[in-house]
Amino acid sequence: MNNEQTTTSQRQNRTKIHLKQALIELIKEKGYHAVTVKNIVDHAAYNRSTFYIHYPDKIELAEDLLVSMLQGLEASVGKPHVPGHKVYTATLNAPSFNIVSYIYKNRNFFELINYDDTLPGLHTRFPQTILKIYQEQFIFETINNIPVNMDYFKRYTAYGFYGLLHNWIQDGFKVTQEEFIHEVIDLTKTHMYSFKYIGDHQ
Amino acid sequence: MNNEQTTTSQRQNRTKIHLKQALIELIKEKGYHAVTVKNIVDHAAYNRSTFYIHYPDKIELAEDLLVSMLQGLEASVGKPHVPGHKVYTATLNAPSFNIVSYIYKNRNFFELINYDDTLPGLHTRFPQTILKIYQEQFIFETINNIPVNMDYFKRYTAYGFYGLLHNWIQDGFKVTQEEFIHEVIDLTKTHMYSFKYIGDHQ
DNA sequence: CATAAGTGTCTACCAAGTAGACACTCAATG
DNA sequence: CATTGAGTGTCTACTTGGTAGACACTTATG
Repeated sequence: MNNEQTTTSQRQNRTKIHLKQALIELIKEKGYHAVTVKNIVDHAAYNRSTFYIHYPDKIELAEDLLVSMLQGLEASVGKPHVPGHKVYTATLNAPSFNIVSYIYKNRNFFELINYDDTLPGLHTRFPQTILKIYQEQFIFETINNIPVNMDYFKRYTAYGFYGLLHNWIQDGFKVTQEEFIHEVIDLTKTHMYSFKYIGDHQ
Repeated sequence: MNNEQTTTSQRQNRTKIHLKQALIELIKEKGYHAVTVKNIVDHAAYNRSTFYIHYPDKIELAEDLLVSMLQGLEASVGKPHVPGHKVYTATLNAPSFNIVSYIYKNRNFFELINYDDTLPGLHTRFPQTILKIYQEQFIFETINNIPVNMDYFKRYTAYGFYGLLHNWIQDGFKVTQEEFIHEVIDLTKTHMYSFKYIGDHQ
């Protein structure tokens, strides 16, 4: 396979990345709706014509930014995986840690959830993506064949995890990735035990 | 004045900025000495040839990064200024706040002081620049014509301020710019009073 | 000693990025 | 209501920044 195409588009991708980066910063600065195409190209130090080579308008840039980050999140998880810890504690091992480290690596983007007039669709599609990852990429195992509505359980677990993520981001990543993942493990262990011994008391 | 030159070099400046940005991130990741030219261009998504168009080697890139940031710091202060608060509390008003906000805006760069194997010259030339700003851009006034060795006093004030800045950066900017500047004001007020009423007890 | 990885230089090529003009919409302003 | 200004989207022709790839060289590693 020749790498002519990949390296040729390296230049294009680079430009797109810089435009996206500029959009992130400008949303934080003045809110999504106030951002103009001119603002974006000025901030990223490109010509206005260049913008239209890559995107028809601001909406498409925003869409590309959102999709690329959420797809990156999905891709970061890796292949289907059987949790090392047995049972319903699927939140905790390598795949979940991949999610955490991806978010931290791209915290500049995910901080956008702290803003009101922010990237359209972010507040709905970010949690949806977490759920999708749980549904498609995680394999849940039951212990002792305890019957459970697996669809509900995945939702429950996914949104629980999302809540913790959201809080972590909102607080400005005050604890490290490692500390955060350990907090999640502790919480889920508690959940596991209460589920195991007392039954689903919710 | 035509802007042909400025806009033509916009492209060049943009590339240089991205290379510098890549260097910052790579120093944090693996230390200055371990960073190669190849690492830099890969990280910034440029061709290796492109690097040599702009810089003869890694050292020159590092030098350009350091100089541009420290010159930017100097330039951020603005023109000579007589402190609004009277006397030896020259640390506190608009010019000092400019320094603080410049550092915060470029915190990505200034965080490099937290690393051991970091940008050559940073640890010595950063405080020197603060001092230079105090010497060249601040006008100190005495109250009631109290005699004082002005050169010593500027050093004392500049390095005191630098110590606070250093701590603020090292702690990961835990307090906001506004909180930080107010802490500095409080500290300097104390200093002013003790100086004024008790004399230089140090 | 050999293999691998990085350096610095050079050449030829081309497409990404640029300047600038156009007609258009939409708000704000007197 | 007419006017001014700012932003949008499109298009054309140009140029230069960035690319590929080869070269000889230096270090480091096993």
